[in-house]
Amino acid sequence: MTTDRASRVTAADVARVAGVSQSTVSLVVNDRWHGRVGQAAVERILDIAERMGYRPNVAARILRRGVTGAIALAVPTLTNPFFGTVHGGAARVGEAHGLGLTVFPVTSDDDHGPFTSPHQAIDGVLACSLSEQKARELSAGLPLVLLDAASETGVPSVTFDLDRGVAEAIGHLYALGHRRVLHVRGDRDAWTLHRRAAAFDNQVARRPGMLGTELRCSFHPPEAAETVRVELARHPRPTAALCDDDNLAVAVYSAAARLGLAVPHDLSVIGTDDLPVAAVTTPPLTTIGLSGHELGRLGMQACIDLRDGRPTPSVILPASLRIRASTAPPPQPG
Amino acid sequence: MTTDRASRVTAADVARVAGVSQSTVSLVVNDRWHGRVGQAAVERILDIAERMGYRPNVAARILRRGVTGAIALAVPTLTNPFFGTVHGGAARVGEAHGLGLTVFPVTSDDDHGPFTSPHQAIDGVLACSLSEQKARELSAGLPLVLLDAASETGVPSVTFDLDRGVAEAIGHLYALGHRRVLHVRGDRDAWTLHRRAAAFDNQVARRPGMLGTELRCSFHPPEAAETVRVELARHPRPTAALCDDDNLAVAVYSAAARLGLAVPHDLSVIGTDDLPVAAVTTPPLTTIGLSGHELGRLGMQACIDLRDGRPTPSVILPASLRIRASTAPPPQPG
DNA sequence: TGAAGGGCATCATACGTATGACGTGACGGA
DNA sequence: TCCGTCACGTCATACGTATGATGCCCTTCA
Repeated sequence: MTTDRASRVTAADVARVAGVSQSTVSLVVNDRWHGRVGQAAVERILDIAERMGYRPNVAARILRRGVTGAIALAVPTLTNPFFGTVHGGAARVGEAHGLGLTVFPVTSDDDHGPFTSPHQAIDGVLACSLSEQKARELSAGLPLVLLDAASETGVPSVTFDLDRGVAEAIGHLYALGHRRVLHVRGDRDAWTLHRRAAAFDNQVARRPGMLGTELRCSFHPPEAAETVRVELARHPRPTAALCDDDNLAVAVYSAAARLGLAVPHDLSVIGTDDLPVAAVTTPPLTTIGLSGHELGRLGMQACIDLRDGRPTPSVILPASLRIRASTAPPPQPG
Repeated sequence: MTTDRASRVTAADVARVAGVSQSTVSLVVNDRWHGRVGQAAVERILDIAERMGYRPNVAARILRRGVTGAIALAVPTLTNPFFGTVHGGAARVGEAHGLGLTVFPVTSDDDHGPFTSPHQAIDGVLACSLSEQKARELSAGLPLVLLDAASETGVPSVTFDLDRGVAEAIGHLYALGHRRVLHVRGDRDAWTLHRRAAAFDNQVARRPGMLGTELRCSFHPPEAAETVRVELARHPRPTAALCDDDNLAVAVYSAAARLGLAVPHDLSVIGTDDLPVAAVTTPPLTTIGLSGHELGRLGMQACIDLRDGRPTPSVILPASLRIRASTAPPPQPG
């Protein structure tokens, strides 16, 4: 009686039982009946629909309406909480506009054929931390907004002021006296990571006596920890590390601990993102704060503007250093 | 020419250009033309479709086919990497069966009206760590599988052997000499958390001289850290803590550090999940390992079986203690 | 009495695809 | 010559919904 197939009871079924036409049912359930259908009928139809467990067929509705009422959020992975916060921000805005938000993890270098992109019907795409090419592929002509990635072809985007964030981080380390710094770089091909690397090089280069090393690391914490451990065992070792995300910073803590190095006494560590966990590491992590929530919020806003044909300027969000306890002057060279 | 509206070029458009009927285009792009359409035509149509940027309209396809080719994974939040691993496992299996997987975070106590559940068209639901009621609501009669939650009404489920996991954890602590243990309980209403609490009580009760305390904590690390800090400041304080997830364990580390307590010397800590981060905390975290990947894998498998009318027995996955370095004998009472 | 209007509901159609049921020529064998 | 077969396609229709264009009946008012 209930669990037959999908949305098996149709508007026509309800209509039959209620003794009205399918049109009338449609009007009623969509609340467009005012002045067209009588009170009594409305109540009867709603009652019967409820009782029969009527659910409008989504596909049919979309087909007819021409819009899906959903936006896709494409992200590189779901194992990083940062993207969860992005989702949160975007979802809230979407909701206020009657738009759903479906998450779509782009697992890796997928070889989707020409006809298999988002298998879900969507009205637009928010592509977070993905290459522009990938994003265009996914969106296939739909309204597209890049998050934490800039476009070379005029696609609207929301980005962070990474140059500023990195500048503050490096400046902070320099002021503390650090000269040999490690950039623990996430191993993925994304605009945001390239940008950070460039900013790191730039900031290090402009400071006399400073020396930077780039170390590519998997985002998988245990692997990263091992990679970093090997690097930290070299001499002379860096006295500070700037990490592309807070999880990597935790991995650096671990690598340091295994070498008997104390944070921040022997090694200063700076993360990126300011995930909730950053506040409860031991010691609490100094990190470049990026608001995923704001990223999602403004991204969704831009996507809606884009859809509605409004001008959609790109936005740059602040990225600034939150100083906690994982940074200190370097150990005495003696 | 391209970015007009959604999937604006239809099969009929392609047909017109190719000088064939819409049916033929449909046959060709779905690879069902063998013996019905000539080589030459096939190649021409594919070429033209590609050139025109034809994308089948998903809604229409679903409407016609009666199935969507997608399963929904409903989770409590996206800010916990565990659910990312569940997604990974489920997605892989789905892919092998031509099924997509869309993630659907159930933000909280949402007040969706009667007609607004998954706004996306789906064929089935995997409900992870949600209440059975919520799950039924979401699935609305579609094939449903509960993950990390057991059913009271015969819904197929995949669960962990939490009793066993908790038993090992408490047994481990008891053997080390701990008598006062804290259960840092996640503050959400889910079967899995109730089950852990019950198992904790049970295991503590059966061990002479052991005393258990339950402490409800937000899953938000900073809040949890504060809650735990207050608790640890009391006398006599517990000598060990069992946490409902690894992030909470990290929060406990932090709380301990703020009180000048060393892990594991002054306080032993056990987590749950065995997230990648557990291996790189300082000290590495002893934790009850739960494979989100397996959970997703078997869940998707069960969902497919259910859909195809095959028998779908519930499964119980192992949950066993991974001993690392966050547990040790309690400090001497002197 | 008749015209106008309001209240209530239906009709018909289109959205784009997939597919079982039909042609339609050409060719070959009897 | 006629029928069967094969190769290549098209026709028509249904999926379930949303909505502009109509229709019908009853009341009101000139």
